[in-house]
Amino acid sequence: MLQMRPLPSVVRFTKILGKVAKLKHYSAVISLYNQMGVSRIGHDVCTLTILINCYCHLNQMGLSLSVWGKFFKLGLEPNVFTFNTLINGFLLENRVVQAAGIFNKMIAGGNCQPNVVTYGTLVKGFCMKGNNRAAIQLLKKMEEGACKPDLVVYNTIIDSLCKDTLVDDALNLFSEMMCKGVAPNVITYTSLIHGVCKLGGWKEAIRLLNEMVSKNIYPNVRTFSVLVDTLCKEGMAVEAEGVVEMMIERDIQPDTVTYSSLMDCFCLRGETGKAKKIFGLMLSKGLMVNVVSYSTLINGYCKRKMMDEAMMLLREMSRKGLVPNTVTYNILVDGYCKVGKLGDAQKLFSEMQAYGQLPDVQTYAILLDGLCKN
DNA sequence: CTCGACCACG
Repeated sequence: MLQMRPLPSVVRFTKILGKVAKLKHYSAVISLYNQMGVSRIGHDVCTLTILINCYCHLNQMGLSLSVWGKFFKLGLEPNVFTFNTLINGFLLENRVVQAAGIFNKMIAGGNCQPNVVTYGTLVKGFCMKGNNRAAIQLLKKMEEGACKPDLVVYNTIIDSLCKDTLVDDALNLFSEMMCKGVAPNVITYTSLIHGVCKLGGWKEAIRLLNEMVSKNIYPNVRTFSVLVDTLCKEGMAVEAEGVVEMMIERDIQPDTVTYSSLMDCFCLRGETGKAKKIFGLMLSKGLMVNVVSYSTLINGYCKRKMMDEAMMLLREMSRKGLVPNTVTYNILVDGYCKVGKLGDAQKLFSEMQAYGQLPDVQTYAILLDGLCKN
């Protein structure tokens, strides 16, 4: 497209950026944008909004704001998408004050009023802060006002309540939502199933599964992964494997998350051999193995005090371009502490910082515990 | 052509 003459319009380029962004390849979008030779092709409100959204998802709010500045330099008017994107970006980084600032700018501006996505984003922000009460308060305001909550807003709160094991509240809200004529979808049911499973409500989970299918809403890979994970955490490895087989029979392909749950299951039972086999299966199926998959397996070896194998995996993931994170290092530091190799633990503690992975409160708790017990 | 909701690791 860059070599075509005349050059395709900015809209045609932006359509592609939008598609790539939808696939969550945010860095790719930025590099494509940079290759566009922006001055010749130009950019419009959509292009810049996509770009802001990519920086938001990469936790680069500084760069998001520099794109935001371009609007004014170019005399472009940010629209409701742009405002919503920025608010979401700040909330993702827990910067509530800045998010509120953008929200106020939006209202003050006059030509761009908050919509259901704006309020839904704020609801999510409250939920992320653990403030379900405020989220529900805002929901009530929406129900009474002109901007009625939609399925996404209800799902956000239902999921948050489930995560806080307030499943009864979630089920009540679920009924309320349906009374108001908002129909649930697979996401609603997956959150609820997750919630009841966490409380050991297997019967209730089966009831919800039957109910959703009776409404022609079908469980997907995420729904099944929740079931697999719950069975695993209950130590029911055989049953978990059974669910995975059921998925394959139904032509729902287990993904990286499904298999990582299963790996964790075997790791917790000390069956690292079986876990490693699943890891190999993932690779042979061409599934992405990511930092979490590696960390899960590393955790398995650490728990069995097999530190050499764990370290080999750490080096292997780095060779593949995967960046071990704080959780990965915490697992390993804990492993070394537990086998009494405090020197190695401290070496990793330095290494993680050298690689820009900052220790968190858990890292220090692990090290303190290790030092005290030795 | 642009925004918000569901699954795995310490």
